[in-house]
Amino acid sequence: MKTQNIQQKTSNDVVDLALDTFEKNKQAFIFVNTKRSAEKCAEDIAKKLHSTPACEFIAQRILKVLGSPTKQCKRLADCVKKGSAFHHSGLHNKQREIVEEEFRLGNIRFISSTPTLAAGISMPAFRAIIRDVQRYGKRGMEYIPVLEFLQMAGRAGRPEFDSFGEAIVVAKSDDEKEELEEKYLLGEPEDIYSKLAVEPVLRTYVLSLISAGFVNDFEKLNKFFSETFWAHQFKDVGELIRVMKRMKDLLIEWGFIQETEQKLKATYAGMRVAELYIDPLTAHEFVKGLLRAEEKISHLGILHLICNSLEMRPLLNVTTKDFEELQEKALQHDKEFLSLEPSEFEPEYETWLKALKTASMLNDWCEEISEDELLKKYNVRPGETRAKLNLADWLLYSLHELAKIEQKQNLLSQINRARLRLKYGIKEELIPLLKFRGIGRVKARKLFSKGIKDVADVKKAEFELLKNVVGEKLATKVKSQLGEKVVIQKKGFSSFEVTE
DNA sequence: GGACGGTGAAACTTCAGGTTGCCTC
DNA sequence: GAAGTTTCACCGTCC
Repeated sequence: MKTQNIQQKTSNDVVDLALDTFEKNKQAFIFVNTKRSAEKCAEDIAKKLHSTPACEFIAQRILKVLGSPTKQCKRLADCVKKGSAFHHSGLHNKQREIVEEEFRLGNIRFISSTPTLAAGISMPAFRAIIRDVQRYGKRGMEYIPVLEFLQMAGRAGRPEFDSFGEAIVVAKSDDEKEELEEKYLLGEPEDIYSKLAVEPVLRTYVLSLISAGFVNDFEKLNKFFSETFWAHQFKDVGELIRVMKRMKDLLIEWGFIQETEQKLKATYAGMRVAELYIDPLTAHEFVKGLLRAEEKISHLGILHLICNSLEMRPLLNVTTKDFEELQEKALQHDKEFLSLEPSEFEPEYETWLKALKTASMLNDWCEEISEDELLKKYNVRPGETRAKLNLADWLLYSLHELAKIEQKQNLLSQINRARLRLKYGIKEELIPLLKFRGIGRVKARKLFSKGIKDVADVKKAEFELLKNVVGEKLATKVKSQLGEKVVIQKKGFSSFEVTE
């Protein structure tokens, strides 16, 4: 092993390593264990670098990604100006793309990231600097698996330019240095365990196997699973059969499969659940919620029901500060919840509250709260909001489909409206305006504030007025969607005629 | 004497990531 | 368990 000396210029080892990399005219990834740390680290490095015109331009692009830049956007832009960036799941997709692209082009020299990047595509980093090898887990701080360490280390070195790369782990003491060497440099990677063993996955598989007609009795089901990697690792066939039986019985109890004369068959609901690809338990909870629902259900109630599912996890964390506020909210909206509140002393209570917090966040989004405020209030970053919204959309669709099966016609439109509001992040009052192609949350709000509140108002509105609010092109498009043809004349006068 | 600002230590607070589905006018 | 952030006491300076 070769030894290199890195000049100590600051009190921060990582910054020193970055500066050394910079002097070598190379690029580096820095892996840390939290989003906060990633941002802080990028900032620390940026402080020691100078901005360049190219990077200033990239920073501008980053600021323009969201309608109104959030604190996080500004922070990222400030770092990027100097050629340093951070990268984690909370980043807006577009910003993530920009960061990756500019790193590949060599404009951005450093990316501090959570393990998001570890599994990513090949990028030209000469060094992979691994600052944190521990992460907060169930039992406090835990060492990350060797496999994951190797993933990160493997990011270093680009075959096109470098004949080698450097992976550097930062040890905080001599003792730790030995420990890390032992564990990661000389240690064996862990065995890969089959993920099939997790019950939600198992439930989903069992149902889809039966639904698709691959297996039609318990014996075949067991045979199928005994040939999987899971069974191979598990070895205990007796236990396997017991688990399978439990799954089967649950699915029957929930009404997703039927067993007649030893033959297994999916019910209509079961087939739909399998198609939707949601956890049968989630589907079961949805059905229970739907049956509990009265004539009218509240927006928050719907959101809470979907947030209380396994698919939505990880949910937002309930902090000590939130606790009382959430309890109060639970009390206020007591009648609205479709998944019943567990007793405070049960372990599910915390999850239930987390779901309430997540639902509140989504609800605020539908109340047109800005992303910056969501960050302040819930500590949820734009990228995470998007991820949750996607999930919520899928789950609401599933809920809608289940409501159809359960013949809850009266709830269908409420669920649909919730879905629409969530998708666009709008209050109820804007829904009519979204019927128009090209009109989203921003333009709809603009129209609304000018007194144009629904299709009829748009019909009545003068073209000039529409033009002033949403621009000529869009105004033309909107009018034409109403069957009105707009003839724009060169001199700036426009008229429109109706073609029914 | 009081307003203001800088500094550092102590007290809190919070903690990674990402795949699934449909078509609907 | 530890990094990062907030809070707060303390001190010096200026008016």
